[in-house]
Amino acid sequence: MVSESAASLHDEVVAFLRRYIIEDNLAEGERIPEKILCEQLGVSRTPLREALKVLASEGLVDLLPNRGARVRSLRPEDIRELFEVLAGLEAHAGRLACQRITDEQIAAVEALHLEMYSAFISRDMTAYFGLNQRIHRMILDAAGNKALELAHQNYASRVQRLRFHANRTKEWDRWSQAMREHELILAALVERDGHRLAEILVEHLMNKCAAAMDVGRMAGKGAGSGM
Amino acid sequence: MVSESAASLHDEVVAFLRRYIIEDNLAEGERIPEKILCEQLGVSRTPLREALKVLASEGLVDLLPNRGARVRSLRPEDIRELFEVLAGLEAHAGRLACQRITDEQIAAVEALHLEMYSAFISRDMTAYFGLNQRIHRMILDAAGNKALELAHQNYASRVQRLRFHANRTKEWDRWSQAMREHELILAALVERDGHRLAEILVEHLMNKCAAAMDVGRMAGKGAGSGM
DNA sequence: TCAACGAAAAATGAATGCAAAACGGAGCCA
DNA sequence: TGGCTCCGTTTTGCATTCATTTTTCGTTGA
Repeated sequence: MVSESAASLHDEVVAFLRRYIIEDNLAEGERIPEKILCEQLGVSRTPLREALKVLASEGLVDLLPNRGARVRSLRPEDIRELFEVLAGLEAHAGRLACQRITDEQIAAVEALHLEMYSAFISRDMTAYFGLNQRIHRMILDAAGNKALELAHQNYASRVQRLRFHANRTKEWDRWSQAMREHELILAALVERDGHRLAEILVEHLMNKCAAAMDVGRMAGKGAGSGM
Repeated sequence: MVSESAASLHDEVVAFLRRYIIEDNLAEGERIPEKILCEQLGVSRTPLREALKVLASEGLVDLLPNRGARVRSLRPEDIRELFEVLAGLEAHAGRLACQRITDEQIAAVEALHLEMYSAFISRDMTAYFGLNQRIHRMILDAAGNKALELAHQNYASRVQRLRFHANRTKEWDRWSQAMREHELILAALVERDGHRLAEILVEHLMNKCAAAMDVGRMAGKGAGSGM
């Protein structure tokens, strides 16, 4: 095991495997023999199997009876469904955020937005990507609902693998479109227009979805940016 | 073990325990010794422990390190958060349903709605309750998104215990209000007005939430209906 | 040649065993 | 009486073991 926190072995294995899968280190659909993973992680089969059950219930892996675990493969249909769930969660987060966000928080989002804009201008994709995530997380945070945050994280992690899969090739069109959408997001937030924000967030996410589906189709050939 | 399907022991235990907890057969916050449950279910500790980990990841139980499992206790704050998540999911389901629902499905909902109305008129709470659930499930179904349906089920099950807890005392005011809300729901659905439907569903659910919070406060003394 | 069969090997599902941590209560002291 | 410590018991976390199923692969026979 790599990490050595105070958490139980089980939790460490879950955290490690979740990250490992999200970061696309395991081939989708390929069988994952327990023995191999046990040796790699240095734990016995018991905590590993517990972890796999949990990940299966999270939807990250499939657990076929007597035939082991494999990374759940996402058909385009599944990807659409996951993004729709995410859109629903994020839209509601936006609505709640507009009711609850403080002026300070709005100022913080604005600051991040400007920073992201310069990253966009200077074509710094990595910085852009990170700032983008921070903005969305900040909206979630402003919604003041830990359960909602957790649910969002959960579903986000299930599609995140697709973005890792894509080698972050920059599709200029999609990127500038995403930037425009972010302008609208900020505007709605500043006006505390919950319905409008929800609407934009859904559209923003479903556009991401389209990009991710491209990735799914091209199977790692490097199309789609997932911004 | 009660059930004897072809599923693995693990899955049976998960299903049984989930239902057992949702139906409020275990005191909230009370320690659940593994040994007792094992004997009751007739399984060894391994599948039981796997099941508990899964239920913990679903948020139904708390798993304190070295101190066993207990049914997660919901503070009013938690209840609000869960209902908000549900509201977000159901609102988006409503939006999608308006885009995708067929005329036949609308007719089916209308039929159920009328049936529910007569249950309401004749004060048949049990019938009303069942029809109410069927209508909401039908909207979820019309959204055409299995993942969304699953997420909804998941979060619904986490608060369902509260309704079981309430002895279904009929609060006439809340009941007639819920019936009025259902009129609006149907109207929005017929007009396929997604935004309006989403709005009503959120309000409908947050009213349910208020009722559930009453239940939480009165701790089973029988207030709140959870309609 | 190749499809079908079958036994050996390997993987999974579940039970048991063992060490460490938490619980509980008797005894002790203020 | 009330609170503390200490020690035996119970419970939990994890490793190991056993039973069953699946997979592999060599063999056979058409």
